[in-house]
Amino acid sequence: MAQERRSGCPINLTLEQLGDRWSLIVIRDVMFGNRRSYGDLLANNEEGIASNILADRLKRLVASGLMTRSPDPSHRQKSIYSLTEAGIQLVPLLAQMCAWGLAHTHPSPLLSVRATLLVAGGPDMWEALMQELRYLHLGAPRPERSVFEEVRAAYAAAAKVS
Amino acid sequence: MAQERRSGCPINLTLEQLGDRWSLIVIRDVMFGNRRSYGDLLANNEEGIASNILADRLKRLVASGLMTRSPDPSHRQKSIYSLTEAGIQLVPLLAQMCAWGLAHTHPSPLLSVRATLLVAGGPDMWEALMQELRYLHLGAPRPERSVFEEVRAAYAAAAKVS
DNA sequence: TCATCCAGTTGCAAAATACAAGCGGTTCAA
DNA sequence: TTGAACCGCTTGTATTTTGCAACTGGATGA
Repeated sequence: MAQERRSGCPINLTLEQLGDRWSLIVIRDVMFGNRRSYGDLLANNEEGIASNILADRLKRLVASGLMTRSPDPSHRQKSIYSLTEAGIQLVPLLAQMCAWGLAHTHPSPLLSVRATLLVAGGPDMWEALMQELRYLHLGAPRPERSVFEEVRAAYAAAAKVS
Repeated sequence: MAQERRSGCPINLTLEQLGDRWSLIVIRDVMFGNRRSYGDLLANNEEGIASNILADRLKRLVASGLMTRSPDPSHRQKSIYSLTEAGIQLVPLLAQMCAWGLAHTHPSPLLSVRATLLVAGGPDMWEALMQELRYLHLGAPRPERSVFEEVRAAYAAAAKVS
């Protein structure tokens, strides 16, 4: 159970928790897509994640303290997955992944809209997004600025044009 | 050969290239440890990477344009691996991984010294490091500031104390 | 000439991933 | 009250990736 760690390097330890093909995809969907239940994550995932992989990743992310699971009052079988503060603090990392992906891969134009906005917004926007996530996931007071709304508007405008 | 992509999302595309347990470890060693040959990478890797995994990752990183391989004039069997501009631009991503790892894992104190300095230095220091990497890997003119030297000095000081 | 170095490759076992089907409890409408 | 649909998974199986150890064939140096 107490998994051996390969080394004490912070990059390595981050990789040991998040260095696979799916963990950050799940976090991305919870974070940017506000998908909060298993079924929502499974049905609306862009990359077609398999149900057993999703179940495994959710378990691992909860176990390692990046997410929490709480019962959904509207449906006894459902759970609501929320980001913890540690999960929310992945925003800058994901933003850098957006930046690198935009510059060095060939992302689809429509899916690039939100990423471009997030990268252009820089650390100020990332901090505002983190505040908003603390509101949505941790019950913090609602911030004035809504990055979600800014991004939604930009996406809608781009989708209309294309 | 033309591998199917799961989606056009820039985060996903980044993950498809770098989302495994070893690719970024190899890049870290080339980037921060200035390990430039197969043998150097294999013998001095902190995490004990296996020889076949290293060979595979070097091939993939070269194939995907993050590194180049050139012959070593001093030894006909050896090659020198260098970062490309795309590889160098992973500096901010790795810096964010350092930041998250420092805050949310339990890295070893000694290995945290360099990471802490890099995180504290912020984007200015990352840019200086990138300039230095362009000098070391791409033949750009030598910059005045040497982040390598700053980091080396901090590490030596910490190692002496501990 | 011969031991050593060097950059990998090969064979095999174990683990992770992918895909499809199934399962028991819950909800809801008739 | 009953049955269909929904829900969050689990199970079984095939494929792929990883990890480990041993090995190889050429290059180098004494």
